[in-house]
Amino acid sequence: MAVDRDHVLRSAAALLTRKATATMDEVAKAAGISRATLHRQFAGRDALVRALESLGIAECVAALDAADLDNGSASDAVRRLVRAIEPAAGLLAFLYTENQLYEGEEINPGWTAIDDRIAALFRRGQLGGEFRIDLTPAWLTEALFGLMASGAWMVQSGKGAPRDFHHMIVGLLLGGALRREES
Amino acid sequence: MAVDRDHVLRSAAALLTRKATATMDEVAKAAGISRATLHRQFAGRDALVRALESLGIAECVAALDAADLDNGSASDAVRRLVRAIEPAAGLLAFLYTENQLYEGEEINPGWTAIDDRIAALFRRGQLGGEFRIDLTPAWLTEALFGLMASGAWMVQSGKGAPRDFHHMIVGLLLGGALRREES
DNA sequence: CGCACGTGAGACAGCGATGTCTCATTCAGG
DNA sequence: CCTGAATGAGACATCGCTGTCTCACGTGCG
Repeated sequence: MAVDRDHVLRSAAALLTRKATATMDEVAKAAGISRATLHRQFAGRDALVRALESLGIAECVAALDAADLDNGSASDAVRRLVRAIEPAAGLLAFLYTENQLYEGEEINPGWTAIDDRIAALFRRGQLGGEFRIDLTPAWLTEALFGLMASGAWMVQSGKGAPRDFHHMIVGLLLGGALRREES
Repeated sequence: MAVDRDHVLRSAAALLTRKATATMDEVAKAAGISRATLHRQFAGRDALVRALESLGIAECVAALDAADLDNGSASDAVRRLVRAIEPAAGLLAFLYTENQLYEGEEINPGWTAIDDRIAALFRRGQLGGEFRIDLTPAWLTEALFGLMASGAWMVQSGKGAPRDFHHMIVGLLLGGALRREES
């Protein structure tokens, strides 16, 4: 009766997103297993967080692949990307604030690869005259993650509806708050 | 030789923003005082975080007052607000992720008051036809905090210049990534 | 000078979380 | 039925942080 490792990771992600300081015991209970079994799967808390990081990276890469960023307008590519990455938003929101990963200056190269792909999308939009050029691709990438984290927290706290998540992120990221005459 | 309480708080904010799990000993060393003195000033870690929260609220309120949100266009009011709140961005970024404050469901009423004032600004911009109405004031408020946190982290990590902070936040929040024909 | 106050340094116990262990139980497969 | 693998439950030692204490030192002040 092998433990469903993926289920454990997702339960941990859901719990840690709400309470980043949850103990191993709480994580185990949330996954419906004992602390002993949790330790058999993940050598320690650090290993668990690393596994969550790997899961988050994998989901990001999968979303990037699925979004097909090189085709069509950059705006549509952003919309597809947010749509594809939405299920992982909670996990990413947790990882986004877990700067402990960032501490040991041994950043997982997966993140930089993801950042590069998203930044390349924004750069493509800029070169095509679609996006403004006074905001750097690096900032737009960072802002995308920040907005997704904000959106995820807003949904989790009940202050926003899950169905509005995509429009909130994309609407603000692409269009901003100012009203447009045309559009 | 009374300890400079404000200096201790700002040192703690700067450290905790980078490393949210810093120990009391690290906080004390960062402030240049001993752990004993730190404990004399703040009864415990919880009291320290609460003091930081009060400081953050106070700085937000001061910024809101200084920004004079009710005068002029809503866009200009947002610009003034971000300008005024910028010095406290690092502290706010820390508090924004310290959802432990949010845990005990005893949210400091100061935050809701601040949220209300900022949301009222966005609502004023919507009623005046300046801001789009398909994004709720609550979301715009949340996004403002999220973008400020992202911007603060970007500056702290060296990936962005402090001089660009204001333009990054305001430019994206108001205008979005899409290029405009006019303007 | 002498006193009082605040500080730094260190010792100390307490606590919670961690990581490892053992043992009984359960379940699948031979 | 028997066996083995995996799990749950709990005991256990350990570690790091916390909170409190004591004591010595230095500085400002009367």
